[in-house]
Amino acid sequence: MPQGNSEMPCAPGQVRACTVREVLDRVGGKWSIGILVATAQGPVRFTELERRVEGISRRMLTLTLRNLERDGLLRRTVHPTVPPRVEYAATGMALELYESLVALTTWAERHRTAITDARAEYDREHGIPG
Amino acid sequence: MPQGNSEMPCAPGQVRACTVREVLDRVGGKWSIGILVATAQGPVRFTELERRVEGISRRMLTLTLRNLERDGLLRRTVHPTVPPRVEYAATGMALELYESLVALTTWAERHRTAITDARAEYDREHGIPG
DNA sequence: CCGTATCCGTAAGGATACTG
DNA sequence: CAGTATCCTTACGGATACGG
Repeated sequence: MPQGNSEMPCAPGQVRACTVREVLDRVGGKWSIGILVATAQGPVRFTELERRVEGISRRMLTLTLRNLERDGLLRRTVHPTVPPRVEYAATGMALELYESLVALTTWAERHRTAITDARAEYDREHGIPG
Repeated sequence: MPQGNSEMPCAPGQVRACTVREVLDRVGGKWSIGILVATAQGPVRFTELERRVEGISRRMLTLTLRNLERDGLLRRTVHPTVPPRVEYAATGMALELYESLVALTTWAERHRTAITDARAEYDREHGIPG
C-alpha cells in the first residue's frame, strides 16, 4: 500500500503525471479498489468485506481500511454492541472516485484483447521474459 | 444487491475491481504514467524522455518503456543512424487511456485539500503512523 | 545515444497465531 | 466479530558501472 508521500506540488490544468500519481498513491495498492467497489452500494461490515473482497487477508484488509479511512475515503463506525459491529461506509469523495473509474473500466474492456495480443506478439518476437 | 462471486475473471458491465486492476497492472508502476504523459503529444526520443520524466533512472526508463511497448501502449522505432536514434510513440490505445485519465485528474484536484485535511485530522486523533 | 548488468535496500504483501 | 502481532518472501526500484 502506498504510504503517504509528504506533499507534492501538482499544478492544476491538464492531465499531469504527478496529479495522477496522487490518486495512485491513495488507491493504487493491491486491495484498495476492491474495497472501494465493495462499499460503493452502502456500508459494509468487516467480515462481510472479508468475504466480498476475494483473496484478501485479514491483515491487508485492516491495513487498507485504515489507509482509506485516513485519506477520508471511508468512514468507520463502531457500534458498541456485543459482539462488536463495525461498519465501513464510502464517503462522497470515494463515490466520486468510483464514478471516475468508469472511464478506466471502459478502456480496459475495449482493449483487453488488444493488450493480450500485443503481449503474445512481443513475447514471440523477443524472448519470453526471463 | 451484491452480485455473487462468479468465477468469471473480469466480467463486463459496471465498475469491477478486477477490471480496474487490469489497468493498474499495466500502468500502476511508479513511472508509467509519466512516460505516457510525456509521449502523449508525439514521438519522443530516449534521452528526451530521460529529461522530461523527472527523477527517473536510466534503468527504470528502459524497463518501463519495455513493459509499455510489450503491452502495446508504445511503439518503438529505431532509426539505424550514427549515433542511433530511437523514438517512442504512444499508440491509439495509449492516447485513449490518456484521455481516460482526465476524470482521475479532475477528482484529484477537486479533493486534494480534503484528503490532506483528512490525513491531518486522522493523524491528530490517532497517533502519527510509525 | 541508447541501452545492460549487477548489487542492494526497502516495503508491500502473504501466512500464521493470538486477543478484547 | 473485528481486529493485532510476528515472521518471512518477493518484487520494485535506486545506484553505479560497463558496452555497442
